[in-house]
Amino acid sequence: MTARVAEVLIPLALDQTYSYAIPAEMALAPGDVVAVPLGPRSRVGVVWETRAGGSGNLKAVEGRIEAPPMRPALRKLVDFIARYTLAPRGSALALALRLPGGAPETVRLGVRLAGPLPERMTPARRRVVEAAAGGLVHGKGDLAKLADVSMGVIDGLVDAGTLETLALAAAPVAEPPDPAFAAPDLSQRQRAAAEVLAAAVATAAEGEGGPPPVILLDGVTGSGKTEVYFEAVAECIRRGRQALILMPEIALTGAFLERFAARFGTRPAAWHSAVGARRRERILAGVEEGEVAVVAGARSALFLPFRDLGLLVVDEEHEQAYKQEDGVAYHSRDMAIMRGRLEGAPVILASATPSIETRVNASRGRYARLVLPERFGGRTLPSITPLDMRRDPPPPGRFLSPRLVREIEQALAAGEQALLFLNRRGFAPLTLCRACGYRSSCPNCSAWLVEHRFRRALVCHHCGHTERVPEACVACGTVGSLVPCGPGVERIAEEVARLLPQARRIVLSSDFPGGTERLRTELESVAAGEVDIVIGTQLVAKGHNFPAMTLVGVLDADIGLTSGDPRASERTFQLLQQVTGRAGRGAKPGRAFVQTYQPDHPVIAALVSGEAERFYAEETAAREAAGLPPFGRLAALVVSGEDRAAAEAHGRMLARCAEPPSGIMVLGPAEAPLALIRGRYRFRLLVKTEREVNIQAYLRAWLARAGKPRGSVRVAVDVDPMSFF
DNA sequence: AGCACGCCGACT
DNA sequence: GTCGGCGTGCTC
Repeated sequence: MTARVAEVLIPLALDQTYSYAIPAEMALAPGDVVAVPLGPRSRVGVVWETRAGGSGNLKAVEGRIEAPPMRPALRKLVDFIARYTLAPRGSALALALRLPGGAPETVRLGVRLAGPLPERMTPARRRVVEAAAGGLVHGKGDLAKLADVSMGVIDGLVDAGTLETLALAAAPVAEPPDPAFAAPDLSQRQRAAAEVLAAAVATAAEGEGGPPPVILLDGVTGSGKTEVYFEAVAECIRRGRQALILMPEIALTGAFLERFAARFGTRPAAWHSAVGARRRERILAGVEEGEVAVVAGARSALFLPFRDLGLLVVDEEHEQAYKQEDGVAYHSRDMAIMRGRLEGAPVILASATPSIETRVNASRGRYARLVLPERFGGRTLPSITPLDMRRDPPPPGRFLSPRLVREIEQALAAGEQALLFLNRRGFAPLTLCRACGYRSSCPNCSAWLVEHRFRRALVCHHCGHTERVPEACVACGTVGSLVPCGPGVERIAEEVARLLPQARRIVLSSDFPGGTERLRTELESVAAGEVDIVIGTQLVAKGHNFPAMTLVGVLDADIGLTSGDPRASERTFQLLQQVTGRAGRGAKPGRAFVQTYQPDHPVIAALVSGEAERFYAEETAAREAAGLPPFGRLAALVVSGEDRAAAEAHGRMLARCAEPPSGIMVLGPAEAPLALIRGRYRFRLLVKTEREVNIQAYLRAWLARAGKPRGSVRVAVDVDPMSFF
């Protein structure tokens, strides 16, 4: 008798599969979803492999779950993610398995005219009967709306026997998009790029040409990248395959879905955190069965069980939001590339400001690259003028340079909108005692407390600690001696109110009262021209298109250049490029003014001259010279221990003396982390990496030298270790 | 992820 | 003397 054994992976923090006996009457294959006993209870797992039976004292698989088996490509993706991120395989599985929510099937009810008129007729009832005339089936809610009555009236008529209810077929979750719905109006350059992309999709669909390519679509803001990659999506649909468009959550707006609908006649299936369980379930089923042709989704859409995935697009490839840092730490862009490889699908990375690692991959020929250097429709990029704050300072106590104020006045007079960008929330970043020099700092993390005047509070932006603005200095007790130092967006709003009292202004930052929903409606109202001046943090840098916005003022361009983060320059450059790119996206050309104390800094100089390529080349070279390879670095970081203070001091020391081994940057002497492990500290190991780093091999060697470490090894992708100190 | 075991602080 | 904090380890 040859018993069979199933190796089952369970979506818990377990790296191994567990072996279960397969009952004789049960046929199981890899990918099948099963219930297995684990400890005292039953859990759902996925059969990872089956093999000929071994020893007899294994517990048996309890049963098979009625769910579509997990496809090989998705299982391979799970294995890859686990290996790549050093997460337990079970945790990686959980990413793909927790998608089906198991929401109950709710049936949409319809009603139609079926019986005699009710004995008691009322005006409301009459309207319903009239609206339902003709015997057609109406959705219950639809009919109520049509007759302008409440649902109660409908229910009453059902009870009276005038209407009968019946179940309606669920509306399809996404209509099939029509690749020929609206022929795109493309420039010659755009068309050429679109043809290359479509050809890659076609070649991959035919299974020719080896592994499908990864293509960087590098186009300045307003160059029509979306319209160009839509042509690849169209080709994918024509070939009967499915397409996934990954985007940062914030970019998944109605505006994007409408653009898609304008090209394809219908919206794509949208997958993001705000989509309800019921709808998710249906999208999931549609994706599984191949009926949903195109999904536009945030990073978790990466794990959808596509039947035949023919194209992945990673829009805004450089976005930080693609990084998952808690739980399994992964970068969605990189996992999308791997999924494309596993599915035989090309991957398009679209960005106006590609990340360094993607640029390096492109320049090394690993990725193909298509460049769209100009704005579509003859629009030009905004002119960028530096404002040297040392030469042309604002009056004392103010932050807007005289030139910028004049420019704003002119723009407003012409009926245009202005954006003032300052990447600092609150009123003032520092509160100082004039009497004794005390600086308000956080009791938990020693960061400065930021005054939020609107909330009348001092807030720590690191840990969230909040206290009332004190009347007297907490150190010396002097009353009225505390002065706010430096500007935040609230303070700029105050200055704008004083200088331009007639202008309608709004402050947009992540602590906008009312949360994301209200923020969204406010952004709509800005786009509709109901606001003259937007004063905002990085929140306004991306996403929304404001056609009437012609002027952008960057207030402290130097913020972030000295953060100590190895990516500081790259991030600042991208942010400033995006912000200044907000200007002139409508009919009128845009102007951007950049207030800076360091006009000669490479980031500012490149921004002003528009020489992005040179900046990136220099930045990449500088990073290599400093021993910071484009693909990441490794850092040992002590998070907690019996002597927390000593451990943190050690971590700080490690972070400072950099010493790179091959390909990976170790912050600190290579042996120092081992000392930590051998010592009494509990630790966390943070690995900062992009693609291409074989962390696994590195860590294996590292752990082999270390012996079995006390404490847990945890890997986080591209966590900035500096932010922990 | 749960759940049990185990080792040190403030209480009936 | 115990109750209970959560750190550590185990689940085929």
